[in-house]
Amino acid sequence: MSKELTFTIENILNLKERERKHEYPELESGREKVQKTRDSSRDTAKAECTNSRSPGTEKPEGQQAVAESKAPVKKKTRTIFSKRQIFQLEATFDLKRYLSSSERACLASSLQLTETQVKIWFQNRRNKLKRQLSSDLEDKHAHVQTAYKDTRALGGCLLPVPFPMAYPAHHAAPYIYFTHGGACYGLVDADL
Amino acid sequence: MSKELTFTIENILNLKERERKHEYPELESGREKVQKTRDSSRDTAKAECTNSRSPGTEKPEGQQAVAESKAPVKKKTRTIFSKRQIFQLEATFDLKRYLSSSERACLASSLQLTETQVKIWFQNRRNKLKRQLSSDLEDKHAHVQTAYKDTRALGGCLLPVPFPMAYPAHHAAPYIYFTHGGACYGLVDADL
DNA sequence: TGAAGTGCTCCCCTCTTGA
DNA sequence: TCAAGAGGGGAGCACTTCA
Repeated sequence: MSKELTFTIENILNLKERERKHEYPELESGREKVQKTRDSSRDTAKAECTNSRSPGTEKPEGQQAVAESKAPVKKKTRTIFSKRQIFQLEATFDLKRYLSSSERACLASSLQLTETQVKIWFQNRRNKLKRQLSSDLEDKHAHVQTAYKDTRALGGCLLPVPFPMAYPAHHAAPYIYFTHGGACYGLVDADL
Repeated sequence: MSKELTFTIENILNLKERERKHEYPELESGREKVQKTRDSSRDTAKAECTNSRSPGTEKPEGQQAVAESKAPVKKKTRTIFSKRQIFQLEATFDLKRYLSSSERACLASSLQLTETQVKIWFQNRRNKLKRQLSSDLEDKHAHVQTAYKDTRALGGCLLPVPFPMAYPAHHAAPYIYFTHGGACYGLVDADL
């Protein structure tokens, strides 16, 4: 739905994304900015991906996406990120495999990308890493050590667990936070 | 869809849920048991709620849900949790407002409830708390202190943030974990 | 009253597409 | 090659329903 309108309303969509970013800064510590706008933010997200940030003003440096002035041909334009953008994305990926929404927003604005672009980049990057890891394992028919050879592949020293994909955003706590490592926290078993 | 089949296939559905619980215990630390079964686990979850765990063997103590042997009338049966179940749920809720999937699985099995029931209970409980808090504020036209009167309402001393809803499951870290409190971690801003 | 239903959003994953 | 599309799952929230 609304796919034909992608190019015509993308200014609005972009504005909406910018709005969303700064709407409830005080909720940053909890689940951030969820359900605050009941409008079609999902479609927004999908639509904004199609052609990134063309609406004038500061055009992102590294995106040589075709201008596609007004033709409703809807060619699939492929954004090319700049070296600086990629570098920063990779560096962030080295630190963590998943971003919280506030981190994503911050990174996006610092790179002049949309949050969706950052999100998708991380998604694709995770996928790539996974493929690399599995092909590594296949190639060498080796044990887990193979994967450990590349610190970066496993998340580097900053990630507290030796698990390739480490934490999804769902597990990124906004503060120092403690739980019991997936084990059952056998509290309260009182027999009432 | 498949609503008419709820009672006939609920054995299967229940089995599926049990399966799912113990399928990939080794992944407990990361994103737990995600995408491992590509089958209709969502419908499973929905269906299993309709009448909980009737398939013989250990029937949960506290559920006086109508047996409804074979009548396809599909009355909306309302499960009544036992005192012990409610006590433990409340106690857990005191500790944290959101459960990770492993915590949920653990709690569910210890209470002999389905994971969906635990999930929904927490959802409803959060909603109730929210309503209580807002009505408190309305009643007294008071300042935030009102909310602070009830330690429990705010999540008790175990929650590291003074925010009513604290963390959603999405932010429950499986280990000790550190991020920068929603702030921008301004690493890598190299100009390539 | 409260467990469960409905509807919508968001994020994640897998696989695929096409510039 | 890789950003983005498509499709499907999980979880959350608001609001509603009805034993």
